[in-house]
Amino acid sequence: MDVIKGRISCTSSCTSEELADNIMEDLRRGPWTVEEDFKLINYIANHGEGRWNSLARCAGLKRTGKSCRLRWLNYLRPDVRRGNITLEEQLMILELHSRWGNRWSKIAQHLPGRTDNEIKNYWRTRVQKHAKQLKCDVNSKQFKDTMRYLWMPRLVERIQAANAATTTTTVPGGFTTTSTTTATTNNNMVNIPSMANIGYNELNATAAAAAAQVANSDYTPENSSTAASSDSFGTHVSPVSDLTDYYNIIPVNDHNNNSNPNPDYFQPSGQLGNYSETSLISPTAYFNPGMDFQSLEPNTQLMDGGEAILDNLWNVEDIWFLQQQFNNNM
DNA sequence: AAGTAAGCCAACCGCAGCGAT
DNA sequence: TATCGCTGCGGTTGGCTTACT
Repeated sequence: MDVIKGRISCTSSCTSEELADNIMEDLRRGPWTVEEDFKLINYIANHGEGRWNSLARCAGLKRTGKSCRLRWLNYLRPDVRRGNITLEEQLMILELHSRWGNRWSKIAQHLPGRTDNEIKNYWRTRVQKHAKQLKCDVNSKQFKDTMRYLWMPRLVERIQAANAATTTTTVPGGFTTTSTTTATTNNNMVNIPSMANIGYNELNATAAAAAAQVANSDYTPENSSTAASSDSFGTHVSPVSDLTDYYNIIPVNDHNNNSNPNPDYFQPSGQLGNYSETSLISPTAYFNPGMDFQSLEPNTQLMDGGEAILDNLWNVEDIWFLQQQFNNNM
């Protein structure tokens, strides 16, 4: 599908160089074609990235430098990680967002292979959906407490359960040290500390430690340090629960879990999303032969059900109860 | 089967910061 | 110091897919 719009109407933010480009030639917009991807990949393979405006010209792409940069960073870069957000990544996102807010690029730095755009989209579509369900602002203290005292412990439980189900070695040696330092935090809060300062691979240990705390301690929201949280969630946090059995009341959009509604060309099946024209092979696969993104997933088990699990972290009772609490607090 | 709503995500837009001149 | 060009970031949108009625 070739989408060539007319000359871009330049706004005040247009630089003079962009303006000149736009006047001199028609710039392409919209979805990238396979040919464009190849041009960009080949050029970067030979010359490296950077200087995007001149790169776009030299590569023979009728795109803005910005567009090329975005395409490369968000899609074509060989280390871009495709597929659903894992439980560990969800936990990481929740934690880091609670710390930094909408600093997507900063958050993405701690999620190898994930782009800021992907994380941003995840947040807007998944997390904000739940805020909407609760009729509260995603930045409100209530919602943040909900994340910290309800979602995150449940995510941790799921991670621990999944790890236990697969292999004990998925929890690295850091478990013992990390668990002793993090699982016994003051106030028995479920505290996922310093994720920003630990490596991605260490997250399992931290998560497991927190999970161990949830499972073994007398953690309840009542004895947490936040009064609001104890008011809100006092009777509804089940320290040890079978989430699969218990939190499956809410209908879940299955299409979001097991199949990509917008299948892209990285799938081994070779299904095309935007690229119905020519090739069944990922440009990145050409660029990086032998790369199999699915096989790169560290924990496929978590991937497949990850979003469903996140959704299942809520049930009708939770939402109703929280809504009541929020209303009372207003 | 058809129409509508909702979810999802790639791509675009506008702005700010930074370095070079 | 001011200006320009480039880059990167966060917000937003458009279009496709799927679910629902």
